[in-house]
Order: sequence, then structure tokens, then C-alpha cells
Amino acid sequence: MPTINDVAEAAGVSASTVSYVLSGKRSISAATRARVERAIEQLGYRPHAGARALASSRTNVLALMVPLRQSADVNVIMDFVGAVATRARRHDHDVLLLTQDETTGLERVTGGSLVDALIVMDIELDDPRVDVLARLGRPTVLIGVPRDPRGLSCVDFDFGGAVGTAVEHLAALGHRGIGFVGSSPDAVARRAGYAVRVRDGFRAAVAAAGVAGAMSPVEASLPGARAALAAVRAEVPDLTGLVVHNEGALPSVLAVLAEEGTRVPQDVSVVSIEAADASQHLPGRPTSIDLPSLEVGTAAVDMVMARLEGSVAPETRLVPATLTDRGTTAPPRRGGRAGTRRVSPSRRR
Amino acid sequence: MPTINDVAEAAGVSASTVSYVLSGKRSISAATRARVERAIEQLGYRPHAGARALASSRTNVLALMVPLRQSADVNVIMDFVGAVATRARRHDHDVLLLTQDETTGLERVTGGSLVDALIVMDIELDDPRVDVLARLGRPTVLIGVPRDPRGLSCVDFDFGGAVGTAVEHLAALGHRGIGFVGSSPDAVARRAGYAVRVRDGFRAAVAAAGVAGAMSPVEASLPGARAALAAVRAEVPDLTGLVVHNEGALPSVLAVLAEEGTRVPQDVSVVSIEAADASQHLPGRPTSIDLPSLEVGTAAVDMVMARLEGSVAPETRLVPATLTDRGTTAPPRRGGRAGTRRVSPSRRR
DNA sequence: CTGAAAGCGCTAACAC
DNA sequence: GTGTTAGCGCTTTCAG
Repeated sequence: MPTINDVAEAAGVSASTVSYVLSGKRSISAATRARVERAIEQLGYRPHAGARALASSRTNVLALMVPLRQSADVNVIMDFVGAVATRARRHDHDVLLLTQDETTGLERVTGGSLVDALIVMDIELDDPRVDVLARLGRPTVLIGVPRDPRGLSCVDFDFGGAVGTAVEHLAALGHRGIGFVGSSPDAVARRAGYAVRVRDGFRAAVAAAGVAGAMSPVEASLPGARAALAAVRAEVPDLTGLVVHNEGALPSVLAVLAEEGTRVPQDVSVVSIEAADASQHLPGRPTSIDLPSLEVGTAAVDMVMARLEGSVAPETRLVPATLTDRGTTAPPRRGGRAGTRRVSPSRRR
Repeated sequence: MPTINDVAEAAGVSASTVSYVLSGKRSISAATRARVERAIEQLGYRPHAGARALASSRTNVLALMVPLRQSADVNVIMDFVGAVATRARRHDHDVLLLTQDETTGLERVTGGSLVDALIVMDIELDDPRVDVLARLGRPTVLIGVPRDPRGLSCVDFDFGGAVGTAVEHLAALGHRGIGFVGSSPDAVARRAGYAVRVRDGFRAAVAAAGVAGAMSPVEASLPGARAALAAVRAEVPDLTGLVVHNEGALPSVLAVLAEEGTRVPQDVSVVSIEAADASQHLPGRPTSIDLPSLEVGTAAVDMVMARLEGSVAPETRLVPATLTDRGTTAPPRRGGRAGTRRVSPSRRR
């Protein structure tokens, strides 16, 4: 591998000039620059990352801590990881992968000066890693909003806004009784982060729209779906709108409606809150609020880079979701010829 | 951050002694070692990765190139990535993430001495990256076996063995007519790597068992499944055994059998070849040959490390799959009380 | 607009 | 068993 000195010699300049050509940190005459660039080209020169890191205290690598086991939706994670990797390259950075189960990973890579920024996924409401990260004092972005971010920046889906949009959409169509079936009880218990925001968002939206609302968790199974539907209907008897925030349980919910003979959207309108990108093109999906995993990943990188470049204030950014109408919502009851498509009962995911 | 000199001073030794305590590359008296270790502990010392890389030409980082877009099974990829990351740590290495779409990534990270070994997923039969990798001259392991590995090591599932095991299992039960429905036509066309091995494996196994066999590709849809079944039955009229190598199409195949009134396993025995770990615990899965993504990831790391440590010969390792009986195979026709469970028609995945 | 030179923190001969 | 020292390849003052 050629070194910066080889390049300097080939170009007939000093090593520092080559360095400055590369970094652009001082002005270089066009002629010199051309000679240097040509030498770099010819020799196939690449700066040695370690040497550069040693001299500059910048590694141009950012760490991404990913939940690998058991975790929620693999598609979302992959989309997200892809977005981070892609965006990081645009900031001239590479991505070092850290896994959840290696608890000391964060200390190791920062202490060892392997990376100069951190993005940590899947932050829970009282995540113990937040303390660690705050102590490390590196530019950090949390995916998910903990109770106390301790001066760190956060990004997440705007769950509150998403459920609000869903409710508003249904209310605008004329629905007066709206049910929400959400995460499994365990999920809620485990990392109530978004669950809280969803709950508050639903309550606020229902109140603002002046409609009746009821919430229930739901397990991803037919009995689970039956129970959840029964629960919200018990509370709101004239329920005609349904917001589902549980991709796993969605098929069961639709299957239960079908087996009851409840037509969608003629009898009940359905809006699903789910990850964008994942299985985006599958036929037969309901109207949905799409959570933009890609945009969250991109935002996370931009935010962490901003802090690296010296931006001072930590920020919390909630990326809005948008509604995609796929014909599973319509005005309630006798509302003329309502939606177009109807949900086929035996659909699979 | 404390440096090695701080540690040396605190311990009352020279910097090189600290270095040798850390590397174990020469013997140190117990007393000295204890003092050094205590100083390291107290100061919270971590060697600077860049400095170490510069001095030793070893980064302790390996690059993993992952297919991010469109790719086959996300679950498999995640399992695999997890296995690589975990195993790499046991070799005291970290993992740098490279994505498929950044074509120059491999040159960049090797040229820049960012990593000292490479694992590249999703290698196709005539993958252009193989040439590049061979030229780079770093320890490399390919996931997937190209037509010409050009001196690089490869790991992959033993697809040939997997289909062989499936056929043998069915033949041993007494089946004399066995069908194989496999990847979608496009997949086969695109990266015929494993498709070829599957085909040859099936042919060989069928011949060895002395039974009749027929193969067909299959699309992941009900019409696709019908067509594939018709195709293999046309060739083997008394077909009683079915091997499915297409996780996406499996539900459709089972649904078609159910709608025909064909009982599993009484009328037809079914074996699926699919990724292990992914949705391992879902109920209602058929007897399967499980492709061990986790083991392939682990093997990939071990192999690349072996080459880093100086092992000379490149090797190609095919990780065997094992059969898990879930009661969807039984002796054909009047064969007494056959399998136990039966496949429910409306199952989802 | 360009060079010379002093490190960055560590490893690995080379000494004893 | 331990210390001394010369780099590894780059960035960045300091000088001109």
C-alpha cells in the first residue's frame, strides 16, 4: 500500500501538501492540486484509517447498536440499518455494528476510539444504556424516547401523531365510535415508551374529535383478536371505526371481522398503523398510517453528524407518519356506496 | 483518555511492558503483571484502536457485506448477522457493516486498512465481486459458492445434502414417487448457485433411492402452487411425497392440497426445506429440513479468522441441515396409522 | 501557496 | 524478565 509520502514524492510536493489537498483545509494552487490528484490516482493511494484516526482523533466510523434477538419487526430493523448505513456514507462515515447482548460494547468502542459517534436502537422508557451513554460523552442519538434523555438526542416515529391522524381520518368520515387495538400486553409492559405516547395520542385525538373511543391490547391470534374486539365494543357499542397498531395481530383481526360477517369498510372501517417499506406491495393491505423507518434512520445519522460537527443542543425529533388510503375506510353505515375494495377473508401476510 | 504511558507510569514499568502484558507475547512476572493490571483497571485504560492498528497492521475489525434491499429472507439475514457479530467478538473482533449497493466498499475498507478480513454474503454463481475480492488479497470468506472461488474460502448451506436427506426420508418411509417444488423461476435465473446444487442433489438422491422424481419451480401464489403441483404430478402420476424448497410458496402449496381434499400426511407427505431459527416456533409447520443460518455465520467467522491466523489453504464448507419431524410425513397410502398431526388448511405464516 | 517537523499512542525489534 | 527506541502513516502547528 502506498503512503502519503509515496504520493508526495510522485507529485514532487511535501506530505503535508498532499494532506491538505485531501482535506481541503487550506488553499492549493490548481497546478499542485492536479499533480497530487494524479499521483493519488496512479498509485491507488488510500489514507490509512488508523494513522488518520491517531493523528486527528476522528475515526469516521459510527457505531450502530442493533437489537438482534427476539425483537419486534425484523423488516423494520433491516430497513433502518440500511438507511443508517447508506446515510452514513454520505457523511463519509462507515458503520460499526454493535449488538444488544454485548453490554460493554458501547464502552469498548468509545474508550478504544474506534468510533466517534453512536446510534442506539430500541431504547426503552427506562433504558439502562441511557445512563452509560450520557456518561460516555460522545455524540449520540437514541432511537426511541426514554423518560429522561439526559442530554442526548432522540428520534422516533411520531406514534402519537400517527394515531391522531388515524382517528381524525375516521372522525372526518363521520365515525362516532372508534376502537383502538394495540400492542400485546407484554410489549406494553416491557418498553412502554411508544405505548404511552400511543395511549395519550388516542385519548387526545378522541377527545378533540368529540367521538367515543376505547382501547385494548391484542394478542396475535384469533382468540386474541376476538377478545380485543369484544373489549372495545363493550365500551363503545356503536363502534364503526377501528385502529390497529399491531402488525402481527392484524390478519387475525381482519379474519375475525370476516368470520363475523362484518364487512370492511361497509360495516367497519379499518386503519392499520405499521412500518412503511416492509411488505409495502403486498395486495390486500388495509388503509394504513405508515411509520417511515427509512426516514428515521436517515434522521438519526444527520442528527448525530450535526453534533459531531459541533452543533450544541440536543434535540428530540418525532418523524411524522402519513396515511395511505387503500379503501378500507368509508363513511359509517348507510353512507351510500362506500369504499371500493373489500378485505378478502383468507388473506395471508 | 489515559494512554499506555499513563499506565506504565502508574505501574512503575515501561510502556512496552504494559503492551506485553496486554498481548501476552512475552512472559511477565506475576508481580509486574498484577501491578500493571491494577493500573489499567484503576485508570480505565483502553488501547487506542487507531494507534494499535498503525503499529501492528491489525485492526481487529472484520467487514461484513450484507444484502440490504429486496433480498430473500430478512429473518435469515438477521440471524446470520447476529451470529457473525457474536462470533467475531469471541475472536476479539468487531464488525464493520458494508452494504451491497456501495460497490466500492470492499476496496475502500481494505485499502484504507479499516478491516483485516472480509465476509461477503449472498454470493451468486458468477458474482463480479469475487474477482475484486481475490485481487484484494485479504482473508475472505464468501457466503455462497461461486462457479470459480478463485482461491477464496466459501461457506454455505448444504443444499444438495438437504434435498438428499428429504428424499431419503421419504424413500425410507416407502414413497416411490417424489416431487420437488423449488425456487421461483426468477430466483433460479438470477443466482443459480444453490439452485444448481439443489437440482443435482435431487436427481442424485432420487436415482440412489430408485424412486421416480419430478421437479418444478413454483411461484408464491395459489395459482403458482397449483401449476407446480400439476407439473410434478404430470411427470410422476403416483406422487405421494413432496419436497418444498420455497418458504414463500409453502402456504400456498399446503392450501392447494387442502382445497383438493388431499390429506397430509395420509395422502401426501410434505417436507419443507427452510431456514432454521426464523419463526421456528410457529405452530402448524411441516416436517422440515432446517438450514442453520446461525451455524453458517459462526463458521464464516471461524474460517476467516483461521486464515487471518495464518492458515493457508482455502476451504469450502457446506453446513449440513437436519430434519425435524413435525408429523407431515408418513408411509404412503394404506400404511397403517400414519403420521399424527395433520396440516390445518387455513394456516397463516 | 508550500515545507519541515513534531507528535498522535502503540508495537516490536533490539538490547541487557 | 524488563527497558529503550525506532517507527507505523497521518495531521497540524510553526515558518516562510
